[in-house]
Amino acid sequence: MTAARVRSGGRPTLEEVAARAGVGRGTASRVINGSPRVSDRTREAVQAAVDELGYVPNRAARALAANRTDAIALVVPEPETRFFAEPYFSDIVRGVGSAMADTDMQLLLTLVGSDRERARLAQYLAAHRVDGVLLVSVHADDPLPDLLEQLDIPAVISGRRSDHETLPSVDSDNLEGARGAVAHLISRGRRTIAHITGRLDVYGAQCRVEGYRKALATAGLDSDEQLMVSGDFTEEGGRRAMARLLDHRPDLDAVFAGSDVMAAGARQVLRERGLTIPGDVALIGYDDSAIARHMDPPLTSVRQPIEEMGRAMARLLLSEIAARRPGEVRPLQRPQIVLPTELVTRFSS
Amino acid sequence: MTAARVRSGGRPTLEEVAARAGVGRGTASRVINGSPRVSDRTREAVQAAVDELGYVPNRAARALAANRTDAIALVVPEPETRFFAEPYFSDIVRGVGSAMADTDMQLLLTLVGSDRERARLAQYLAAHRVDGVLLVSVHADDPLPDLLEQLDIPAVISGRRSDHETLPSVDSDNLEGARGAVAHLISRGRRTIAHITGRLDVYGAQCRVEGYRKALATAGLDSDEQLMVSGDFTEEGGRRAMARLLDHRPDLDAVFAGSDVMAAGARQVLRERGLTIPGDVALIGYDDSAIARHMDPPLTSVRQPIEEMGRAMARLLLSEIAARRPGEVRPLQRPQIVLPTELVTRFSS
DNA sequence: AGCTACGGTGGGAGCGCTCCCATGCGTGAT
DNA sequence: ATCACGCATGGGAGCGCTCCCACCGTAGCT
Repeated sequence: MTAARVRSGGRPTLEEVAARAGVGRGTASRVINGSPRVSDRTREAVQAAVDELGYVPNRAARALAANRTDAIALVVPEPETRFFAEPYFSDIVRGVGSAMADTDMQLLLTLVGSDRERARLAQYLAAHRVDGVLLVSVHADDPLPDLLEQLDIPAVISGRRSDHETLPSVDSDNLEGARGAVAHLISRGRRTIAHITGRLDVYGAQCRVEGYRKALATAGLDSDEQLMVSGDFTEEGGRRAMARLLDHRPDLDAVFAGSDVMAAGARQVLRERGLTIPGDVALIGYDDSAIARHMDPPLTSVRQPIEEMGRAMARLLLSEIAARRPGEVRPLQRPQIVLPTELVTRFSS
Repeated sequence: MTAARVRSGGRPTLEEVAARAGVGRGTASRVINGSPRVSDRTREAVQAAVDELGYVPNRAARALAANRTDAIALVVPEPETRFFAEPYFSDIVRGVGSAMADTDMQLLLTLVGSDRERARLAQYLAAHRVDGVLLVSVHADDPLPDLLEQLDIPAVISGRRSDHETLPSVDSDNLEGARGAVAHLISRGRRTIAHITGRLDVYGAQCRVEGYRKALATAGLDSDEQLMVSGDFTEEGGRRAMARLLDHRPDLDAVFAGSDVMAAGARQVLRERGLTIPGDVALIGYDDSAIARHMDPPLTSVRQPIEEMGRAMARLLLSEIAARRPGEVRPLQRPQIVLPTELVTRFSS
């Protein structure tokens, strides 16, 4: 039946490519998918036909026949506005995008906000409509990661949820980043260093606390609990925390904030109380966002290699997916990647 | 042959749903696709079977059979770093996402950087692998829009390329936004108002110039060409422009910058020269970005409803796609949408 | 009663691909 | 020269769906 197919006006099919190259459909398919079991002559003939016809495989047909989608989803929890702020979101996307540029995988963007959308996503995943999932900004109690493990869908998470993360993950070295920042303050002669922490149910925030403590301990400095207040990652939280710190420990000479936004809040209070930065109090933030660059004075901050993290996530996921495809023997990458941070020194410290 | 299909361990198929509901495959399909030509009894029976089995249509099969993809692409030109800065990218994505939340359309994110990637995208589009395209941050000389028109692929563009845009578009009212900002300065008693423009090959920047001029004309104020300098949308450009303005017109008492980033550059120069904001010179930016909120003093700025624009783009595209589907008679939306801006007043003005 | 009309329905064909089995041929061992 | 083996190849079957045509039954008409 298929014999007398006329060259339709539409896109060329594999069948047409095969006919033009004078080979069978199966052989053409082999060439296009890079199978080694094809002679060089044949390969060239098919390749020529592909080029002449401008053949592009039909994704849907391929997906249907091979039972895969050649797509991965980047799942973003929407209420998490922090993630949408610079620099996270766009940099992650860029990193992921660059890692996928040479692949013919598609990147699906999935924002999950309401519970209804979460349910939809779960259904989505259960229907195996993507080959893998990139999960960013996950809370410790989010059921999504477990769901993914149950469904046996390859997934990579950004930022570990704890120190015994089960999913493959990419994180930055929060402990070391914080330690370095505080060590820097110490090297500049600061001795009474406070820390405005993020929400401590976030593992990364815990690590930063640890780094802070470690730096103090190394220098043999006081690690008074009154020097540590939570700022909840918000500007208002940073303000409140700073006020409280000054009330309890007016002798402090430096503040390490767990985020630039909190540092901005802290700065306001410092100003209000007539304290100069860095004269009276040195200030360091975390994230190296636009706020840090444009603050007055410009804020020293810890930069995470977000784009690089996105790239690493994508690569990890792709290798994870490839490893599960039949015939592949490519060794799995080490599934827990921790990338180094960098202290960007400006005038606030 | 298909008769004796065993209930496989995998996802249920339409066939299984039909069998369970005691109807034919065609009827089950009709119910799932919301066709009106089904009796209520049957509809309920099928719906019940769907629920019990947890049936989710196989996207690939549907795409293959119906020759559509149920996916749209958000195409982002990568070198355009300005777009990736707050607030554009994330807000557009959120808007688009929210408009698509109730659809079962997928959002594909496509970053095009190098020419190779551009070529790939063109191939992609030629192969009709998406039902429509959302184009953001397009330059006047970008060949992509024309390609899309040629291929007859539904597309919506953000920001008109000129005042006779041919593609459906969503834009904010740059002219009115600028006019309002300058009028605000005038109402505060400013009389010698300069404008640091963006790159004038960007249509939006031209509109802002027009708005600036219009406001001055309305108030019967001087519109000296020396009061207008290009800042190229960069911070350094803003600095240079400000310096030049002060050299030529040291008597100016207000500056309207075409972006917050340029305003930040301008602010630095004003400070360096010992001028106070807003005492000596009032300053207004454009975009209402994080920079504006955290500048010292906080910067009055023109806010564009970016998220709303994203939503509008998605809606426009979806209606465009629906209109081309056979059987649909839904009227097309007006294809040129211009959304109002809002002046966010802070302390710099 | 006999005819048409039409809403509701079942299922064949086919979308374009991958998978896999069967076929044919060349090669080396005997 | 003969046999067995293996590599390159062709093409059938089938992935799960939509489209469409044929069919059935009932209602409304003459």
